[in-house]
This record gives sequence, C-alpha cells and structure tokens, in this order.
Amino acid sequence: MTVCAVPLIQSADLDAAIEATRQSVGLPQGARVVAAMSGGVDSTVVAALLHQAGYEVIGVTLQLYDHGAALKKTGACCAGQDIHDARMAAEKIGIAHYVLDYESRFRDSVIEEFADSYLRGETPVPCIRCNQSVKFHDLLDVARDLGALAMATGHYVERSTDGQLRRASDQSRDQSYFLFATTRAQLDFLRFPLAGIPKPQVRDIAQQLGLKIAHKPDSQDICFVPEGKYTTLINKLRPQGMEKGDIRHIDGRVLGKHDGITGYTIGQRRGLNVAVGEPLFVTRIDADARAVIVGPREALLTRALTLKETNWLGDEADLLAAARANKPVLARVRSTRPPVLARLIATDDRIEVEFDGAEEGVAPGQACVLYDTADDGRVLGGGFIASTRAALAS
RNA sequence: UGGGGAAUGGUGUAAUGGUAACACUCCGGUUUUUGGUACCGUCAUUCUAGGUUCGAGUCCUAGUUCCCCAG
Repeated sequence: MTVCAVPLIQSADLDAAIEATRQSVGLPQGARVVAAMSGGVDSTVVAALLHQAGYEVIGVTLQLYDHGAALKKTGACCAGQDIHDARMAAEKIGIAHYVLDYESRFRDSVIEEFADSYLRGETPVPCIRCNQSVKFHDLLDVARDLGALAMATGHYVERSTDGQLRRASDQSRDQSYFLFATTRAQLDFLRFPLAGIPKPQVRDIAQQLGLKIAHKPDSQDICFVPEGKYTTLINKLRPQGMEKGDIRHIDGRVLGKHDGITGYTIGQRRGLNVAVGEPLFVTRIDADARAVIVGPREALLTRALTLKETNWLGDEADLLAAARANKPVLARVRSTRPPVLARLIATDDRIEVEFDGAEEGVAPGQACVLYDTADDGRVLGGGFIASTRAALAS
C-alpha cells in the first residue's frame, strides 16, 4: 500500500481541486466561464480545472505590451512567450482560446499612470492598477460579451459564497493586497478557484495534467519592465524626471545630489550614495523642489495616512460610515508585511487610517488594504495612500 | 612667510612595532507577482622616497599635500 500512496494521494488532490473548483464557481455544469490566462502556471491550472469540472471554458489572454522587448525575459506575463504558452495550454486542455490586443489600453491605464505617479514623487503599484482597470474592468466586459456567466483568474484570493473577498488559505501566496480595489459588482462575476490550494499543489496538478508550464518560474517584478530596472523605462517615458536635485537631511543639511527623484522611494536605503556613518533612509520626496529628504530609521515611522480612491467591502454602508464610527481595522501597507492594528478616522473631507503603533516606510501611491479585526481573513477594502503623517515630530 | 598639527580603502574613524579593525557608501546575491525594507557576500598593505629593526601604518630623515595660529 505504501507503494501506491503517492500517486493515489495526488489523484485525490486533483479530484479535490476539481470539486473545490465547482464549489468556487457555483454554477451549473456546462455554464460558460471565461478563464483569464496569463500563460503562467496558476491561470493555466485554473483553466484546466474549470474544464475538468465540466464548464464550457473560453480561455482569454491579453497581450499587454511589446513582446519583442519581453521575449528574453523570464518570469514575465502577458507578452511573447507567455501568449504562446497560453495558446498551447488551451489547445492541450481542449478549450477555445482568444488573444486580445490590449497594448494601448494597458499603456494608457497602467504604464502612463505608473510613470506620472513617479514624477509626482509617489511610488505606484502597477499590479493593482492593472487588476482594477484592464483585468477586472475591460476584460470582464469582454467576458460578459462572450456570454459567460463568470470569469475566473489564477489569483490566490478567496471570494466567499456570501460575497466576501478573503485572503487565500496559503498565506504565503495570498494576493489580496493587490486586489483590494475589486468592487462588489466585479466580485459578483469573478471566481478564484485557487483560493484554497497551496502553490506546490497547483504545480503538481499542472504536471499531472501534462501541462508544459508545470515548472515555469513564477512571475516577479513589474511585468512590463525588463530586467527589473524600472528607472530605465521611466527615464525613457518621462525624461524630465531625470533632473538632478538635492539629497537633504531632515535636519536641513544638504548631503549630496541625486539624478532624479524618480529613482527613489520612501523607505529606500541603498542608492543614496551618501556615507555619514549611520544608515539613512528616504523619508520624503519633494517633487516640486526636486529634493529627496533623508533621515535616520526613526524618521520612517508613520502614525497615520490619508486614503484616496477607496473601495469598501465591509458591512457598513460605506467607508465613510465606518470611519465616522472610528472602526478598528487591520491595515496593511505592504504586500509582504502582516496587517497591523489601526483605526479609521473621518476628518473634514478626508478619511485617515491611524495606526495603534507605527509603520515604517509608508509611501504615497502605495495601497493601504484593510482587514477585519474580528475576522482577519476578510478584506474590507482599502485605498491608495494620498499622504502620510510621521510618528515623530520633524 | 614664521610656528604648530595631520596625512590609513569611496567617506568618517581604529590598530602596546609584529603581517590592517569598525560604521557608512558602492557593487553582487538571497527574499518578494509593486517600489522599498531585511539578510548574506566582495572591495585598502596604510601620501612619496630613503633609513632603523628579525619585523613598521605605528620610530627616524627628506619631500609632497592639507589644516590651525600668527599676518
């Protein structure tokens, strides 16, 4: 019996995954479902599971940017090789597949915004912009036009049957940070079959199903930036960001020069080229003065932040109502850090998140995602960070 | 110009005469479906030329440069 244990368990996992997919989709057999396929392992497995679960699956892949430039890059998505991989996988699985040219839309709503944000001295999160505009807006419309009853993606996040957005069970893979802006209406139409499946198992399934991309590396870095050097792209798109300026200490001393504010982000330590005996971090970027302000680690501590472009998925009527009630929340200012205790505050026309403690390196342009203190798996929504308030008086 | 002092890696410092340490920076890497953080690793024979000594960054001589005081 031990001899057969491994393969038996694996096929049981596959059956379980298929059943989980049915649960996740919640539609009758044969229903038409669009699978957003990036060409990576996760979305490919989703398409395969949907097919195995008995749905009429239409795979859709977006071509998002110049594939010539991305051809050599591994770990990218949505261009060149990835589109080819998606097409091959769809054929292998036995589903219909379309490739849509979304280059101009992606450029307008993600890349241009990305560049402008840096020019304003902010630090953007292009993955969230892409999700909320291209994938969950434009592509969602396409899915509806195709007569689908739902659209499934390979995101590691959960959509519960009662309409909540929740963290994935595999916490190390959870992508809820990047999906906080998903609206209730979008959530209604979306499905995330990988919510309860650990990543290693997803790869196992890919292998069992004979999918070539089973061992394809995970994507990382910004997909449209070659070799992880985003400044190269920004400099090309917005040369004005390359203007030199002062690197100034919070105490007023000018410590050096920089080659453009777009090369810096709050919390950054390396790359300052300033040796003062103690490590210095970027605490503020003054776009108008073209100055990069630096200081010791303590100067990085942030007490509160103001939200903009918010989304609310909690039980209260809206975020403002929750803020007026000073609702306690778990706030996450970075995808890789655990959410921390904070509370919402409504002041005049703005909504703030005030931490019980303090967070380090909070940058405008990044997202602050909110979770339920009573149920930390539940995403309450969040917003982009408009401004911050330091914990220490400067 | 007279007097005094100092000259160590990219920066600032350390090293009873016995074969260069620390922090910061830079560069490389690990981690990471955003940026960043964190972590790991590499980088000097001690201004130049002689001399003393078994052995000198560390003592002596000269030169060079810099700083301070006096003009």
